[in-house]
Amino acid sequence: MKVTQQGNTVILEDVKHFNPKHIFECGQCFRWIKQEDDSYTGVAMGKVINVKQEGNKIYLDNTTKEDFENIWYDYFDLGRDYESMVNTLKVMDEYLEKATEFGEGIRILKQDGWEMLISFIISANNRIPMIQRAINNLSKNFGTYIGEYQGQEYYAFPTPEQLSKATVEEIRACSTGFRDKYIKSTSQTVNDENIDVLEYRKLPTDQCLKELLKFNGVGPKVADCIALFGMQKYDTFPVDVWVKRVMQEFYVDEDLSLTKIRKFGIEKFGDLAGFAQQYLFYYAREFGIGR
DNA sequence: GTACAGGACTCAC
DNA sequence: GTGAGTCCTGTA
Repeated sequence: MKVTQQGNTVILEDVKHFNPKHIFECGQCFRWIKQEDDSYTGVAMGKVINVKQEGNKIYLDNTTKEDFENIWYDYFDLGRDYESMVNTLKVMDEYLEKATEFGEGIRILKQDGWEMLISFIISANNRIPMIQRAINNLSKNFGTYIGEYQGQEYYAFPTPEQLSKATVEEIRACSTGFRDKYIKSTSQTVNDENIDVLEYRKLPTDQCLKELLKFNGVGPKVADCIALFGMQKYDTFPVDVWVKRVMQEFYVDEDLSLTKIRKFGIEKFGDLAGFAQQYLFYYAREFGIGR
C-alpha cells in the first residue's frame, strides 16, 4: 500500500480487500452516508471524512497523512491480512465461500467503544434507517459541533458527560423510542461512575461481555455487537434475526435457540467468528435468506 | 385503519 | 434458565 497526500486528501494505492459499499453498508456502522458520487462521508473519532474508491486508489478527503497514520489506519483495520482470513473462511463450506465472495472487501471497523455501546442499545428491535436517525439527532443535540463539509454541518457523537446531561424526554425526542430510559441509565452510569469502556478492550472476551451486560438495555446480542465492533473481540458471534435465519437455513436445526446458535457459531468459526458472522449477516440480509 | 419488522426487560413458571 | 408479553416508530 502506498500513501500520499495532496492538499487535504490522503490517497491510498493498492489496498487489498477494501470495498467502501460493503464496509459501510454491512450493518456495522451508522454514521456513514452515501453521497451522489458514490463516495461515503462519515463522522468518526470526532472528525468528518469522505472515502471514495476509484480503480486501485482510495481517496480519503478532509484529512491529513498524520491523521491517517494516527487514526484511520487503525480505524479501517489496515494492518490486518484480510486475504489470509478470507482464505481460511471460504474453504470451510460453500456458504462461506459464497458469502465472502459476495461481501468482498468488507473490513470490520475499529469503532469507538462508547459510541458502539449507545448505538447498539438503540439498535435493539430497530431498523437501520431509524438507528441512523436517532444517532444523528443525539449528536446534533448533545454532541460537539465539528464543522461544515460539502455544505453539511456535522456533529461528533456526544461524550458520556454530554449525553448524561440529557433528560429522558430529550432523548426520546431524538426518536429513540422506548430505548430512551436505557440510554439515560447507561450514560448516567458511565458518567457518574467515571467508567472508561475502552478499558474493556483489555479484558478477555467473556469478561468484556459480562461488563457490557451490566448496562441497562444491553442484552446478549447487543453486547456481542459492542464487543465485536467497538472492542475488537473477534471471537464473538452476534445472533440477530438475520444471522438466525441464515444459520437455520445452512447450518443448524430450525428450533435451535439464539443462545445455542451463538455457541455453534463460536465453536465452528473460533477466532474468526466475528468475521464469519459479518459475511453471513450481510449475505443473508441482502438476499433475504430465510424470510 | 392495520399488520409487520426488530432485541431487552419483566414477570411468570 | 426458559418462554410469553410488552415496549416504539415508520413503512406498506
